[in-house]
Amino acid sequence: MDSKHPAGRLPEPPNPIADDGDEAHFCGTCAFSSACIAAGYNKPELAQLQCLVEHVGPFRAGEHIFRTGDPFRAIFAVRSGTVKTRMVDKEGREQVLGFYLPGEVIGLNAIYPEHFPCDAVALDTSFFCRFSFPAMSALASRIPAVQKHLFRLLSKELGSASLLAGDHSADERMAAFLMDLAGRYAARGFSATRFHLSMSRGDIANYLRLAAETVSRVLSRFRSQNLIRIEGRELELLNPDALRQLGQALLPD
Amino acid sequence: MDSKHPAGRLPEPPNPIADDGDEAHFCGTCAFSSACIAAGYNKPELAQLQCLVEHVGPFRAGEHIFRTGDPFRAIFAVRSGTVKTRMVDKEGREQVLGFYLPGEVIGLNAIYPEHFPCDAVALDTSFFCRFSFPAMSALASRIPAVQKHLFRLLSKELGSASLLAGDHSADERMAAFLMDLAGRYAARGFSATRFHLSMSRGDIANYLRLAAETVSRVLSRFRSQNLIRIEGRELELLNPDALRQLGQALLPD
DNA sequence: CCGGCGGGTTGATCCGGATCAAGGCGGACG
DNA sequence: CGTCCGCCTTGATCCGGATCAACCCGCCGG
Repeated sequence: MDSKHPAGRLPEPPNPIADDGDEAHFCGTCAFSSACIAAGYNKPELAQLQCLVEHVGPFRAGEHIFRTGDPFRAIFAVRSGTVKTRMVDKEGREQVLGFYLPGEVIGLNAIYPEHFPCDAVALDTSFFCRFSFPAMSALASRIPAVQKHLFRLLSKELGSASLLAGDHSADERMAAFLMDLAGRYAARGFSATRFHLSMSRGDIANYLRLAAETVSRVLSRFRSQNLIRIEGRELELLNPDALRQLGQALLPD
Repeated sequence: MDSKHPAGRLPEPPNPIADDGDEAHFCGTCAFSSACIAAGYNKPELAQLQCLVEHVGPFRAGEHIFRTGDPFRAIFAVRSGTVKTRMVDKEGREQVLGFYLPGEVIGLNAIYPEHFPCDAVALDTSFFCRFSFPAMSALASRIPAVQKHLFRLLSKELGSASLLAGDHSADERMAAFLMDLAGRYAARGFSATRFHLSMSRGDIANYLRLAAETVSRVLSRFRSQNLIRIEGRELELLNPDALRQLGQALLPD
């Protein structure tokens, strides 16, 4: 009963183009905002960006944005909500590849194989900007700022992939994970010390290559050391410096 | 005493443009060959590709192609030899990020930070094609095939980064590692069943998040099971199917 | 010639985290 | 209402691979 569909209504309205003057609000947290701004809000190029963007959603928790094997046609920027990407091997074992917050982009790893190599599953009710990739490429050829932006997005993701590379203790990985999330929330203007974990302990464990029990134990220990306050999935970082210290081997710089 | 510098001479000749008709031979195994061909050998665009390529080398085993923190100006395609990329944390611990064979490209993860986030170290005497990245970007804007190629390279590397993601046994990781190398050699026209491991057991161990002793033991076991023949760093795969089977959880498809 | 050294192999021991097990909590639904 | 089920927590036990240790080999430099 709200004019701005708050979530939890309208099972998948087509709603291709954004409907409102909320545009600037949405785009402020978007990974493409700088490209859009570089393209110039008042230039005709913006109209072209508008053409290739499609606002999609809502997806409810558990719904797929795309599935392994789907033909690659577009990349998606998270407008709101949270997503995990994962691969499922033929024995049915899941491997979580990453979590994506508002403003971040999923689907880039599908460019080369031309089919999505993983599933993307909403963890929250989520909305997305869908960017047709052929159109995006064509635009990138004409607007260097857009091309540069795409290169940077790809390269950035390469960097973050090597975050989980090393072999490190459960404590180090957990601390690095929390500080990474904190930094990414902060980069989008959210609180860096209080946030909601949209993913289950099991998903965190899988992502960090730990058992769910270990994640639970480490969080309990962090709590007992007054590093964090945690109730269910509500998290507060009480001593970010100590956590950064703990996770430093895994963290940038 | 050979007209085509065989390696091991001329400490770093400037030699900016390829000097010979061997061009096609070199480029046949290069990651950019398809882009070069797409650009058209006879068109004026090729001249532009020539302008932005610089052949560099030789680098001897242990020498750096680039170092962490160096400003990012170019990406490098391996012409011959092998490279490892690695990060060294402030406690001096090394983390090997990957190995690069002839035809593969290093430096893509530096686009976003604009400085190299890792070292690249030659494992063999190696030669490279150095592509000025600003020039490459400019060319990509004008030639869609080049742009597409860069996108695909970036995306491909994203995919391979998630190879080492999962938590798997030492045997699985080792088998997957060997089959991955085999596939990459095969893709460049080398033998898929007999090749030289340019990296030490320690480097393999570090890359796979194992101890060097474990790598040694697993290889010994594989040998005793007649899966491989190995003498020092010379490797022959005697039963690729069994190895693929072993590593399937980690391998594409 | 020797000694040092990096790399590799193999054996013995240890430990961090996986696994097994039991129980708590809260939400969905008959 | 009670039951079920997914998620989380905590305790007990186990095991794969790390670590420690000893040794070999080839290479380099003196």
